[in-house]
Amino acid sequence: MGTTQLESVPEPKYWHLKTVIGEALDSDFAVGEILPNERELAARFGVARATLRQALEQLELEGRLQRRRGVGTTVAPPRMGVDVSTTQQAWPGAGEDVWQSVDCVTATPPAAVARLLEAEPDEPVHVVRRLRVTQGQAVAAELLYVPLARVPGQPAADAPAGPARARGVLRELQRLVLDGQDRSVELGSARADDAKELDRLPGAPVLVVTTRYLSEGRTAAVSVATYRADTCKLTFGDSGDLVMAS
Amino acid sequence: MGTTQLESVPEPKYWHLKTVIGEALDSDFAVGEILPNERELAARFGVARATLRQALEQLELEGRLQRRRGVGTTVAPPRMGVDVSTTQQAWPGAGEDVWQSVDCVTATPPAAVARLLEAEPDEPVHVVRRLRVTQGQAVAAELLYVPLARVPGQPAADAPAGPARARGVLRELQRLVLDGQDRSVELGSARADDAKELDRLPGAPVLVVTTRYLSEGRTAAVSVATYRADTCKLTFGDSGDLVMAS
DNA sequence: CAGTGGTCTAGACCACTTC
DNA sequence: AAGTGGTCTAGACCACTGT
Repeated sequence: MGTTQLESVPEPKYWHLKTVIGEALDSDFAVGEILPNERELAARFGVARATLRQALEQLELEGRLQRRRGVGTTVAPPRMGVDVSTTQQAWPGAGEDVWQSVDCVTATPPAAVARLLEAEPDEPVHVVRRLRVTQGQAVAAELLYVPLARVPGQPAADAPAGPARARGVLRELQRLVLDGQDRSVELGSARADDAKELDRLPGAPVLVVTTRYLSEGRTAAVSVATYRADTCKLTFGDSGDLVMAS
Repeated sequence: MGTTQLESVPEPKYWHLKTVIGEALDSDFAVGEILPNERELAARFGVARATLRQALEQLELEGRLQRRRGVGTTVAPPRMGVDVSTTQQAWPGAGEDVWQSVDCVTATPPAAVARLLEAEPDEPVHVVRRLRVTQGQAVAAELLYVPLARVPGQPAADAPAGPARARGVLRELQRLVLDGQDRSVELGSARADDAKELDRLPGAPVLVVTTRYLSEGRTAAVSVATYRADTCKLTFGDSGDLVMAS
C-alpha cells in the first residue's frame, strides 16, 4: 500500500489498456503469436473498439505489435538494428549487398530536394529508386536524386528506365571524389508509393533519413530514405566495429 | 481526358483531407497562425470530427501542425535541426551549453538498460536527469545511467538528490578515458514524466536516442534521450563543420 | 465562464486475406 | 463466405486554457 495514488490525474482508459496489454505481451505471449481479434479484446476489457484500437495503435508504434488487415494482430519481434552509420564515407551503392536498385527515371525534384541540391527547382535529375532488404524483409525505400549535370559521362540519359540504368548512374557517381556527407533523421508518414514497397498502409510512421553527398564543394546527390519505424532501429556504430546487437 | 484515375483504389477521406489541408497550409496560412477549431473545420469539410482529427493527427506527426488542448491548432514552424553527431567523441556534459542537469538519484535501472550496461539487473546506478533546451524550448529529456562502480571517487553517493549531485557525477565521468560510443535511434512514445518535461501529452511520438559510452572495454554509461518528434529533426554533421540548415 | 482539443461510445460499412 | 483490421459517423462528456 502506501503510494496507491488515487487517480489524482485520472489516466485515460486507452493508456491504462496499453500498459495492461503490454505487460500481458511480456508474460503470456510469444513472438509471432496472434492475439484475439479487436472485437473480442474490446469486449473482454469492456471498452469500445475505438478505445481498444487506440491502445493497439500505440503498441504498434512502439514496435510491440504488428497488425495486418484481413489477417490479425501478432506479437512483433524486437526491432532489428539497421546500420546507417557514416563513418566509412562512401557513395551509395558501394556495398551493393543491402540496397537493391529498382528503377531510374529522369524528372524534376520536389522543391525541398532542389533546395538541398542547391539547384534550380526545374533542373532535371536522375531519380534512382532503391530498396533496402534485410533478412528477406524490405525495411527502407529510397529515392536518390542526382542532377544530370553532376555525372559527367551521361550513362544513357535516354536509356530505358529500369534497374540497369539505376546501376549505371550509381557507377558514374562513384567516379567522383566524395568530400563528405551529412545526414538527418526525422519522423514522417509513408507516401503511397513507399508504403506499397514497404508492405504498409499509406501514412504509416517512418523514419526519414536524408543524406547529402558533397563533392568538390557542391552537393552532388541527395538521398531520401524512408525506414519502417515499426520494425527498425537505426544504429550508428561510431566505435570501431562494435555494433549494438540487441 | 488523360489520367483522371477514377478511384481505382478509393482514397480514404482522412487521407484526402490531409492533402487538402496540407496544401492550404502552404498557401493560405502563416507560421503561428491559428486554424479554425475542429468542429468548425469538420463541418466545413462535411465530415465527422473523428475523421477530421485523423487528418490533423497526421499533419501534426509530420510537424506541420501543433495542437494544444484548451488553446487551439496552430501552424508549426519548420522542424529545428538538433545536432546529435558523435564525431567529436565526448562524455555527456562536455559542452554544458545545451543540456541542463535537473536531478540525480540512485536506483536500479530498467532491465533493458541493465543489459546494455552489461550489469546485473539489481546493480545500483546513478540516474542523472537532464533537459536539452534549444531556443528557449525543451526539445529532449534524458536519463543517463552510470553504475556506481564505474565512477571511482564517489561524488557524494548520499548527497541530496538534485542538480548539484548530477553535475558531480558528470564531473567524475569526464575523468575516465572515452574509448568510443555507439548510438541508435528509434521511434517511441513519451512516458508520462518525459511528456511533462517536454510539454506534451503522454504517448506523444518521440525519437529515442540511446547512446552507449565505452571506457576500458566496458560500457561506462548509457544515455536514453527522448526528443520531441514533432518539432525536431536530428542531424548528424559528418562533413567538417557543415550543418544542414533548412 | 466559454471555448478548445482529448477521450469515449455503439454502432455501420468497407477492403483485404484466407479458406 | 467468413473473418480480420481499416474507415467513418454522430453524438457525449472530460480536461485544460484563457478571460
